[in-house]
Amino acid sequence: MDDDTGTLPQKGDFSAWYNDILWRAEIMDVRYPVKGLYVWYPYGFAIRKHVYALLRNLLDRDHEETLFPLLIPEQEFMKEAEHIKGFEDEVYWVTHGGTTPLEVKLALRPTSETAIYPMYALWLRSHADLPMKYYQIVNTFRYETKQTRPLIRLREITSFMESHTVHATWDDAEAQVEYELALTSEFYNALCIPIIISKRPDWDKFPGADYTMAVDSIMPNGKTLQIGTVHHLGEHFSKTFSITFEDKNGEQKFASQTCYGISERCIAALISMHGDDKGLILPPIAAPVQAVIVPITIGKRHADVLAAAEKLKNDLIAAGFRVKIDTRDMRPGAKYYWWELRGVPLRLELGPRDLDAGKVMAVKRTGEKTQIELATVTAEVTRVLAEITGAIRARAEEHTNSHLCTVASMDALDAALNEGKVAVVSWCQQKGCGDVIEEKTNASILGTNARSQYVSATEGACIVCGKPGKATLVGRTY
RNA sequence: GGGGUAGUAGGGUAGCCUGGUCCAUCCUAGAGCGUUUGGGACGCUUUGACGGCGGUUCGAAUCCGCCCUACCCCA
Repeated sequence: MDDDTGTLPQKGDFSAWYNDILWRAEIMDVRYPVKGLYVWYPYGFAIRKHVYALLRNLLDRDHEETLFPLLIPEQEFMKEAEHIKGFEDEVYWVTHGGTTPLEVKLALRPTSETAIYPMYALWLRSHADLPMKYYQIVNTFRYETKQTRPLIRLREITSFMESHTVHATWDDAEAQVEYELALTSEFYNALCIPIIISKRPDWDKFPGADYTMAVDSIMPNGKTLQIGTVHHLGEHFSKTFSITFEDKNGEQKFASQTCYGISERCIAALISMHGDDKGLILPPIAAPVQAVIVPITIGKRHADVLAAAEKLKNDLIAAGFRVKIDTRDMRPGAKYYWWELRGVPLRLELGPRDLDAGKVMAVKRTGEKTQIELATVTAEVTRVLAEITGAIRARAEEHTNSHLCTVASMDALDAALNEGKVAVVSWCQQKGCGDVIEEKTNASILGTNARSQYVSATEGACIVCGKPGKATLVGRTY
């Protein structure tokens, strides 16, 4: 019997689970016949819509949304040498218009600095124009050579939020980096996804940045997934693209810039962090359907039960919830499994017995059944959804906590990594020692200056050379 | 970057070496009819495929070539 509960692989086999749930829960169809390009199913796209609505709301507090072209002329794209080096192997080029070769090749943006900054140079005149804080949510193209993976490593990133800000001074830009990290923390906290922020080592920073702050989450198998980055660009790009302004003294000055990105990896993290053996578990804030009503229609009570279910739906929708009623000709049990697979946080079962008692059975996706009064149902649903969010967050935090540890030797580091953990070590920040750590453990240095409630930073002797070092995160990455 | 292995209906498989079905097969798959419905219902009827392009051949899922895609392992 229990071997017949469905064919979704166990969450413990994370890779298989992930590949399967994408199509079973109708998030992505991976059968599109081009490598690294995938199709959003309507249900997956609805999840995306709610997640990105949340992101937009946060950004719109003090950014403005814009939209720049997909195509970038070769000469603009080639202006910033360091930047080019970072991307040249990954760029798709448009070389023809119809059958006519183009005189100027056009790059499909792998990221939009070189599309946006020439325009910023035109827009920025005076210190009074600063700061400028704009973002866009677009698709970008990267010719990935490593194995592609839906939502994680794509040749077309379909949902790239990139924010590009301009400031009068380096310090102002630094403050913006901090602000955007706070914004990111708020975003992921709302999605119940625990994060660790750290400063990437120099060899791993964004091409053309002064420094890169990265946001990582720990996946079920212990690998880390980078789900956000904030870069301090200093004056690299403003010098290249002549982004200057006249200050109060009438002098021309180069601006300082930041850029900041979040992609659909946030949805990969959402799915992976919360799901279980039965399927997705969506926090109510991201769920296309927050509560599903399953009418139990038996015998001659069809009409009564359906009418009551309809009223319940309308009451809840009027109260602002996203609710569906499932009247399909299926047995109730089959519907339960169907909605559980899709991660709907709350199921409301309404049958003759409940109706007579003036109650409805509320079943949490996180596993708990309670009866609630129909008379006060909107208040009760509000409370129960909040409890579900709390349970999801607690579980994710427990997972993250239990996958972090502090170690003081290479052997202990190796052991921790092989257990599927992310480790905190002391490192002197010299490239040589960094290489030793990465090569001996077959893992990556995520970064220093860890900021997370899950990491109590320490200083100590470098795990390789013994010189004074800083707390550094080491993990296996996606 | 370097190796493997594979692609057959919505999903899962057999067949391929040794070319020749008018009937491949299983399913939580599609369509239809009926009986059902408080944790994955059942009966009957029925639809549907050999990743793509080219080649060899009287004849190709099967042999050959190129391409595309997927998964796994190792830098």
